[in-house]
Amino acid sequence: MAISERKKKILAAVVDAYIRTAEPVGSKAIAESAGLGCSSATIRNELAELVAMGYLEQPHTSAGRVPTAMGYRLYVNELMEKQRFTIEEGEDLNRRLNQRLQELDDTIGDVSRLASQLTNYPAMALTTREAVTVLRFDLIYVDANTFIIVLMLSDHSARSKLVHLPISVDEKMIRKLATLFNANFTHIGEDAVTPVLIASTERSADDTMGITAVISSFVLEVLSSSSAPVAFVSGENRLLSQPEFRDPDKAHRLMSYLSGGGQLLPAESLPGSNEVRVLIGPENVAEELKDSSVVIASYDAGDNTRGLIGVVGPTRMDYSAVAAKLRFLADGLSRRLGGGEAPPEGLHNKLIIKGDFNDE
Amino acid sequence: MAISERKKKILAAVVDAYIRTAEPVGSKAIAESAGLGCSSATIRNELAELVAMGYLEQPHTSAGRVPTAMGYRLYVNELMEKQRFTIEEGEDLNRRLNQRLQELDDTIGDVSRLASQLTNYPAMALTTREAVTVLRFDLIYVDANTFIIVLMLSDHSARSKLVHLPISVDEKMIRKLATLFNANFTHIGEDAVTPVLIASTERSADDTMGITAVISSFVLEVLSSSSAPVAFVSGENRLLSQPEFRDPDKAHRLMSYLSGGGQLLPAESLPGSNEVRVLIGPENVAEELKDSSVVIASYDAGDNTRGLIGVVGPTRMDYSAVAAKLRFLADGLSRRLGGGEAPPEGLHNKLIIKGDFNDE
DNA sequence: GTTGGCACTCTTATCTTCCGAGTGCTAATA
DNA sequence: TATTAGCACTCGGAAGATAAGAGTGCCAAC
Repeated sequence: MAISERKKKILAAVVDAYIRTAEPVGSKAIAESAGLGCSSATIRNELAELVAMGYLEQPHTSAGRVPTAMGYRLYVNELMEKQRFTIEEGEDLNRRLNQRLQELDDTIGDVSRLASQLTNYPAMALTTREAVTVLRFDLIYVDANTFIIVLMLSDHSARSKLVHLPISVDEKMIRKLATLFNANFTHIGEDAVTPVLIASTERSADDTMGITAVISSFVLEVLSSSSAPVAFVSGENRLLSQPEFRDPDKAHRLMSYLSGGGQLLPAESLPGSNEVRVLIGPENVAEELKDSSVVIASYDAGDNTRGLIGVVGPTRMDYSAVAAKLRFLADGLSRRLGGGEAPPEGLHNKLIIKGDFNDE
Repeated sequence: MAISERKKKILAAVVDAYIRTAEPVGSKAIAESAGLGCSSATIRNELAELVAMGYLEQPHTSAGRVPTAMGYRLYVNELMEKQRFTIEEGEDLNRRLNQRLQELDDTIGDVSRLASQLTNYPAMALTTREAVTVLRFDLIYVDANTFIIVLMLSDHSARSKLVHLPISVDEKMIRKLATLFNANFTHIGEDAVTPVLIASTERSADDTMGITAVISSFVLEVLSSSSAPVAFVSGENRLLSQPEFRDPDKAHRLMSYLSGGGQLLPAESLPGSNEVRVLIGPENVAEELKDSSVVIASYDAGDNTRGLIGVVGPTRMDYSAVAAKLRFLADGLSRRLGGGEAPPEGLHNKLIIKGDFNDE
């Protein structure tokens, strides 16, 4: 059964009103608000049909109507007016966002906080990086007991660590190790850093002091930490301002799920760039999210890193505003973090360079 | 008026029971539980006096008694049995802690999560570092468009950044800049990095490409980020499992305060090493904490860094267990992060070394 | 197809009633 | 003088009763 234009209008009115008030909405209210010139009795007939079709439901006889997940779905797909900010709002948001983005350390913690503040819902951010490799080793000799490991990574970042040794090493040894590591440990993934490789390197270097072990464990640490996706949740407390979470148990359940790092969405439905995905109530796979909704956007954080920002709230969520804000934020982040620095041409071809160190 | 031994026992019994049950405790329950051989009528007389003295109060006539802040204070100071874990508990805790500490990245986020998990209350961790300075600059030349900045800091750590330039520089320039930065920017604090200094360095280096600006802004970033105290709150949701926070508004208020980075304790009352401080209800200065309690321990994170771990809960908090656990955790952290690496002798005298780079 | 009218339903708020835990007091006891 | 048993009293919370109101469904009329 096709859904008539008027039904759509009425459904939209119900959803809008319910999002605003969190109370079941009655025929009279719709007759007054929505600009369709007909009486509440007519609306009632339509409402009854919408219930029969599964878009609405009543908490009990003689209560107003409330949208079902199916109702929200239709609303999100077709009905809601894609919120374009008015010029002033847009400028204001832009200004605020720019200001924040200035200070933003690009840590996902900041991103998630920002999203939460912007939308007033709990937010989760996470980044998934491609596995990185080390492109180049440098070992900087400081003094007989101290040197610095510097790794240049395939994601165009550098990582370093200061190492203090209980015993002395000479510069020769450091130099030799750098050469060996550049030869053996570059362009390989985490799982290629095997005990066998480490042992053989140690032997080649005549390293009896365990320096090889120190360096390779740093390598492992860097490789594994930058490949692991990191998630950060913030603003859980904002849940409590939503009437549907006045029940502390319900709130507690969801908040625990979120802080426990629960996934917001199944891996197969990651939104592409510039896309905002909405999962409504039972559309979520996680049991804990079955009566909440999730809005997710993704952004390009450069260096093969994609970031995800998601927001969780009751199914009665202001989808339009939230989606618009997330898209805005994601765009801003992509602009700021992504396009910025293109990897210089030809870099990859020149990378196998023996590491060296300072010769003061 | 001095407080008799028996009164103390009774008070302790009231607090213990109230901590367990969260319900006002009556004379009968005490007569049965506490091993003092007297009847409930006697207890009633004593209770009445304890109320008069301000250690207890009744929510209303004909209800049991509830400890006042003053009552808790006496309890914490004198009455509660300092919880020493039984051997099994201790070992278990130790094992769990060690396991966690292995994986612990010493980030305060981890510390706070750990504290929260351990105590089942929201926890906040924060570190206050002494201001760091740069001890040594190295600039690693990678290719004409790329170099790596490596800073060795006074807190015995190293920081690095990969810089891509839109235009080419030659190795000479990089070398010159390293020398200049080592001469001008080492051993100085954040506020000594003035625009004047930067401008004069830029002039000395004949740097028309803004490289000086890039390096010095990285220096500023590092100096300011590592001097700023960082706080991290986690486990806010655990509040909701406490019956006193079943009121969502109350819970919301406190949680917002916590996530907003609200201070847990006045700066003047930082606990010393190995000390656990307890602030009960109105003893807190922050309005939002007036009817909650805070337990705080501090640990030595090495490198002139002190860390603080605090836990927030209702005044009806299991002070004994929480204090013991926090002390345990703080000790473990001090051992692991603090004593570990003593700065090598004489390091500070040798530090002014001109930075150099690789000469492949 | 639309509308006004009306009886009906069901929830929510408010008010009563009732029960019992726990007290305070008094008088008896050790 | 300290302790105890006994008892009347208080008060909050639970359970039930009542009233009000919002909203529906349906019917007959337009």
